[in-house]
Amino acid sequence: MKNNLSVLVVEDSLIFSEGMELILKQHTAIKEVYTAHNLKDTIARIRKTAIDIIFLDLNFETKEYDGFTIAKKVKEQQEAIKIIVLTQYARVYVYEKLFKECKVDAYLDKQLGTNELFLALEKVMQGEIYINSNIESIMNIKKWWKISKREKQVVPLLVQGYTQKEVADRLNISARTVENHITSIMRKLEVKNSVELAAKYVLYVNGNRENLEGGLSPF
Amino acid sequence: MKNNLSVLVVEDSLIFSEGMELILKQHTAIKEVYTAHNLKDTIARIRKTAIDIIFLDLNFETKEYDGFTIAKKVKEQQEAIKIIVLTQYARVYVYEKLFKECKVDAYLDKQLGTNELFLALEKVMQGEIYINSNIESIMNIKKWWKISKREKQVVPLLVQGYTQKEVADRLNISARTVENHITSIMRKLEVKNSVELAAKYVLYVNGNRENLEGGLSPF
DNA sequence: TAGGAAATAGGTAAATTCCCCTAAAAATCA
DNA sequence: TGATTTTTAGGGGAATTTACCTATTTCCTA
Repeated sequence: MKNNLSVLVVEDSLIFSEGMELILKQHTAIKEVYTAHNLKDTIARIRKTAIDIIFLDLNFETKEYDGFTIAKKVKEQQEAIKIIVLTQYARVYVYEKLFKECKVDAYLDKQLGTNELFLALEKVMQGEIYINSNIESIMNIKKWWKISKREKQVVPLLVQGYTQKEVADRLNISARTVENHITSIMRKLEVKNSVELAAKYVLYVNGNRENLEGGLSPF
Repeated sequence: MKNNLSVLVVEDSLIFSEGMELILKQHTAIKEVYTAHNLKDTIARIRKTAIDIIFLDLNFETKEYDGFTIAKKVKEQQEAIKIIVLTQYARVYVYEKLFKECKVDAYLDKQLGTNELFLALEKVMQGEIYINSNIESIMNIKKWWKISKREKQVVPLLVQGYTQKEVADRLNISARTVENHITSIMRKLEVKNSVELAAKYVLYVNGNRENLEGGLSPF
């Protein structure tokens, strides 16, 4: 591995970027740590300086762009730059977008230690893809990839508490067709009924944080 | 407001605590910023130094204690110390525990800006309770407070895809009783059916991060 | 200790979901 | 273009959920 890496932290929250900088500087292979707080500064930096790795947040205050936009723009201009995505809210469905569309190299939950941060850095510099998530999560996303376009329209409505008939009315199709879609979805996701489907959907959309926050259980 | 505040950051992640320290030092009313990375250091610090405010994380690597434990211990010993809880995963059900049991003074999601951090600090020093969450979330928690002990046992089973009959078998009660419990829960939570109930439950347990991460929608 | 939930369980009937099929038009893709 | 998948829709029937009821026992709290 190179031992004079130039890294760039792209993150609009000061609290986090200042901390990141201090940590990254402790790694012996890192020569220089730059910071950018928005899209414009990021692009300016990669043009001016030879950057090896970008640590990129997905959340930005502005609605004009987000981490996805930045990742794509960076890879368009300089494909060789490795991108490690850091995100506070590890929602499973973002994986697809990140790896297929944005070509990022690693995905890390911000609730991470210095060790894991450096491990990701080393893996990525060796050309590997790194994800700090459990296998189960990955398996669950793959199930959702099988869900068709129309099926994806049915689920949110069902989960809001609409009956199959009501969903049918909203989509201007037969209740029978909706029933078939739901059956198909349940088979693909390997769930027993609509109730379990609703739970799985919310986990998928909203992220699963089981075993976090001290393993607290609400009931 | 006092203008020579001593604050303590209790947080085991270096990345975050280093950043927090830098930010807090920028506030004119803050005289001194201390850091503690575990329960022992926290208690030692409040005994040695007169602390006004603690910024407390809920997540700790260890399973021996968590933010809740620390908050309780601190308030037991020195009730006057204000506690501002910072958490990465804003799960709604923790509110109850935090405010009723641990007597914390503020609750902030880590995805916050400097402004909000300082606003919370000022509100808390004026003796107010501060929560950076929307009213809807609060209303939704209150609905869950009405759910009885037995009802709380039924919900997780139902959400796992078990039928009312199967839930009844597991709890060794009549299917009819389970049915009554579910009806009661649906009325209390104002949901239309079990499917919507499942969705609400997962949101409640796992936290709602709608409108975060750039308002991305999966479908 | 009296009142009020909570937990228990049932009757009846309607509404809804779920299952196992078939089948054709439309869209997609190789 | 030919093959595959998606979307559409239905028949028939079983299983399940939901809606309104009543009613007893237990438990908790003011």
